[in-house]
Amino acid sequence: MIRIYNTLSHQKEDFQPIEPGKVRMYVCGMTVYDYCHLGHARVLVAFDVVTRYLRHRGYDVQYVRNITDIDDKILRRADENGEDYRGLTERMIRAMHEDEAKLGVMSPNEEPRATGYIDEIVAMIHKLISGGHAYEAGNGDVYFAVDSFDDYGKLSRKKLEDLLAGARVDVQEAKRSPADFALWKAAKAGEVSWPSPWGDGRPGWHIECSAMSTECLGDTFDIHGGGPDLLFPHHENEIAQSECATGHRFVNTWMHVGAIRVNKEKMSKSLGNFFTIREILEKYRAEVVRYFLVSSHYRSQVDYSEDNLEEADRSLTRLYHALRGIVPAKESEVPETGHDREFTAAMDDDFNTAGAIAVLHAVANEINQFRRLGEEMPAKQAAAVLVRLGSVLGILQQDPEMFFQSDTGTELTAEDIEAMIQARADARKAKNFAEADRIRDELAEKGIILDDSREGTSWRRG
RNA sequence: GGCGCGGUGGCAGAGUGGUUAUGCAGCGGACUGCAACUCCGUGUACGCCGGUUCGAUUCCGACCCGCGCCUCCA
Repeated sequence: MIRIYNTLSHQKEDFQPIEPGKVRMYVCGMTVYDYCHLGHARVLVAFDVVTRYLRHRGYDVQYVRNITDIDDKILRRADENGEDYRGLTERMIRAMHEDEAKLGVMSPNEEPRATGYIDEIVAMIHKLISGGHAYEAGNGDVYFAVDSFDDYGKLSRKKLEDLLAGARVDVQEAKRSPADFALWKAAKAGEVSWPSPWGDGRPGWHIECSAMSTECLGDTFDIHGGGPDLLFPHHENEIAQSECATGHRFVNTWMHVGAIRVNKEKMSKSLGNFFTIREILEKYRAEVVRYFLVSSHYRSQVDYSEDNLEEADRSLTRLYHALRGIVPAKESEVPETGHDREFTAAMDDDFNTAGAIAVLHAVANEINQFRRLGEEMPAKQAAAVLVRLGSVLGILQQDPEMFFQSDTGTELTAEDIEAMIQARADARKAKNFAEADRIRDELAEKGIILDDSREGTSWRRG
């Protein structure tokens, strides 16, 4: 039985999908006005792992992750760039797909865009108005009336009176209550807009997710996820809109990932201390970044630092060492092992990837022991288990030689290195160890490490 | 101020009412010409103070400290 921590109930719950064997999941994706940063990477990777694991456990997962391709920030950025907003969003969507592919994130089943669902959005707003949950403000805007929904605040545990007392709530003349939020924004002169019964305009931020998730997955679905800062107001508002519009419970399980921190501060756009995925991938390999993200629990806060990334690199390197020079047995011929069961136990417990990785290291240790004893078949079988479990986390899927020998950052070609290894082997044969060590040191200086074994010498990036 | 989360060995990071997390780093040994890789061994970790209990890092309460949301942000 899989247990998932539900933000709504603040506890782990047994996961029971609405339809047996099928999981409907919606995750709030990107607002595409800039490149993805590490926080996006965490959401992307976390829910990729959730999807992979649920499928591994036999569920048919319908994974929908939206793209917000119209909003204030997009229009402002496009304006700054002097480009059409669609040029900007198309470019950023392409970049996002490149980034996620590098991180080993599988594509969601559907990737709805806000601009593709204007009719559904307008229809939902219309429903809310006729139900008395929303109103035209007279300036062309339409707002959701927060006090029309008794359960408002149930996700974020906020009381309406506290929100109203807070000075930080945007006070706008047109709103009946400061906590009300826009469903439809009237277009300013020259802005891109869509026609609606309330005049030309564009959707508010929250309504698009209500409309798209309902359209793609139905009134009620199993899992809704997103970043930690979406909990309020975004997800709270989605609940209000959807439950008022459909009259049904919106989502059963709410999942939120933990924040990424940099130097003990939350990484955020407003603080300007964020790293884009592209920047990070210039310094670290994508699989190392993924391993770093997966090696702590998705709900915990993680600190981005060079030390932590380098440690992740060494730890992942250990796993690949276990797979190096070995041809794993055919997966189908390797029955479920105790390690599979330990892995499942960890992952069943709210996707405990840290515990799952500990199992991977136990398997690696087992492989190394078998190899040491020359027990080839057991080693190959264990290697198959390691690759099999790694695939659920989206790691250990590349050829170990690729992991060790790609992107070395040296000017040396593989042929150069092989030639030097041969020269060193000759020197060793002649017992000229000074020369042999000189060659090894020279390679080490250029970032190439040699590993000797009975079968010969192999090399890897430092 | 309101709401919520967390404090685990040198570092990262799981977990548990009594028994090994795991990784990185360190130390000792094996392997090696020497290294690297690997294997074996090695650390009286659980913020502080009370309480419950035969026994608490794990449950309860207070306290201290850190963090997040309450505003665009994943």
